[in-house]
Amino acid sequence: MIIKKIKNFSNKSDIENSVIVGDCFAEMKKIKSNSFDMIFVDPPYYMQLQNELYRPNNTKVDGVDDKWDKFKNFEHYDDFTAAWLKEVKRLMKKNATLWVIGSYHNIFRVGNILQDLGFWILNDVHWIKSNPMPNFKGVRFTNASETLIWAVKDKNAKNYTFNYEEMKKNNNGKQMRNDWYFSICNGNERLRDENGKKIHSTQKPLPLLERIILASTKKNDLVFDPFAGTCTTAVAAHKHKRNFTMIEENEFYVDWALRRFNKNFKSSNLKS
Amino acid sequence: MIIKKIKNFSNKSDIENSVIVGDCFAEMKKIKSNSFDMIFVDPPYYMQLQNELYRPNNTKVDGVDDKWDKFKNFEHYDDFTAAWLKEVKRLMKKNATLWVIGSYHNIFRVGNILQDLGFWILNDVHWIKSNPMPNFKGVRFTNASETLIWAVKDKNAKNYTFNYEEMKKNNNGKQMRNDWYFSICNGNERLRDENGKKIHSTQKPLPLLERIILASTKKNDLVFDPFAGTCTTAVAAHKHKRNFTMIEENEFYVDWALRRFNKNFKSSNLKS
DNA sequence: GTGTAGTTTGAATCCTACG
DNA sequence: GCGTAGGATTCAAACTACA
Repeated sequence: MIIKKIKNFSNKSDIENSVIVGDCFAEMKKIKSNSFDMIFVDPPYYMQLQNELYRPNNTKVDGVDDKWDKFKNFEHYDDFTAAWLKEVKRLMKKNATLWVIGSYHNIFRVGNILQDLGFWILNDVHWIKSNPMPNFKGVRFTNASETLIWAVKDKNAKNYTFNYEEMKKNNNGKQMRNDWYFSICNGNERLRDENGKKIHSTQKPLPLLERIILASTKKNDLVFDPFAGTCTTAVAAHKHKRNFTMIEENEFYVDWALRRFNKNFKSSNLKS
Repeated sequence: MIIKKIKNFSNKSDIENSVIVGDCFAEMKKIKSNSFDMIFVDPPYYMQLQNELYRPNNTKVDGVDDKWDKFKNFEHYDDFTAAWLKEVKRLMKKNATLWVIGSYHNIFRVGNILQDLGFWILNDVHWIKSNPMPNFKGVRFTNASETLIWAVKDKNAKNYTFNYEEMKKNNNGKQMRNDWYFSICNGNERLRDENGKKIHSTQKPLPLLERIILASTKKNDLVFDPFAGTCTTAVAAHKHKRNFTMIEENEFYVDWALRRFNKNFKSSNLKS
């Protein structure tokens, strides 16, 4: 198994088990249609945080203020969303499935646009967090969830992969429901630099990605993630013997993803 | 307490604790702006059921095939949604809140449009069903949830009602989260005719509406529901000493709602 | 090593009254 | 409308320190 970091991607490159460094739109364009069995997308949520927020003990909440989460308005966010959704649709095999994760800030935009583009929703899935951040001011319900949409390219896509029996086995013999319970990504799993600073502000928990992979792909399938970040999707895919292609613009994230592979899979033969 | 059924509503009628029979758009137009403290909407979901569905034992699933859930396409559904959302916004007091319930079929349309209209989302709330219908074919995750959106008219609306402490008290002393666990409406609560046929195909569980009322209204507030059906919203409001105004087109539903009031509140002085 | 207490922190659209 | 001062507000998990 060779995992490659590709810095100047050409459309002739072998993209299996690769992390492509570059702008997702530019890089996606170079990939040929109908390439992937499953696509997972964790796009910017466009959080629109209004003010700084302090906990009751006066410590400041480290909110998401990354440049990549800034948009001018919904119209710009929608254009961005439609652009990657169209490209992603082109890259899906006929019966491939798409997963998108989001919060109430953006998921209605995403869901609306993907329906407009002809995607057919199979499920909405609720990631219910066991340890969410409380609502410190007591002015709303604790926001303890994120939403995933699982969809096929169009209404007529049949024979998409759903490992029903395996899901059932992992759920005490009862069919798996669309409410999923996982902790937020923290502890040993969370990538941090030597000062304890988070490498990525929104790293997803590995068990979440593992369930997605195990539910909707077969062994040796090729999984794609256009906003790969620190490549949790790739780790989950590799762990379960699926292949992957990742795109990530920020090389800093990619280098940490490679470290992560080195640490998690001693036996991997890493080439970077 | 007098509960009225109003058949020919004029804008001079007293609308407190009334059920107005008529088309929701026509009737809403007659109501003056800034009338309501909280609005709950359970619109048609536009389910787009493709085929008839049978259980493993070959009995037929009684799906939602009511005329009121039929739309030509998403564009028509969106027009319809935007129309009632605009009217509802006009009827909300400055710091009133709006609740909308839906499923993955329609909630992305609703959420998108209400954001476009300037509503500011406070929470998405997941009603997690303890007893959902299983996925008989084993081709998707069990669809065990519906989604509610809770919003204010615009970003600057402050001092909306949120009974934080009461919610906390009802949740073992911890702040209430956005994942809510209720059974589907069944048993004694479910309205059925003498043949056991459901009166309304999508009657909501009373405890769900009670939580909504208790969380987001004060005593004597005026609650509005433009698609009232069998008036679960009114029952919850009345039970907790809130006032209500309902609109429902189908007089059959309204008459059952009145029976329901008679049965649930012996002491009410019903006038129909 | 083990157990306990204390600390830190997480995709957050997080106040209100008054002048 | 705006600016500002006053005052009320948190849960679970994982980690650290220390006995």
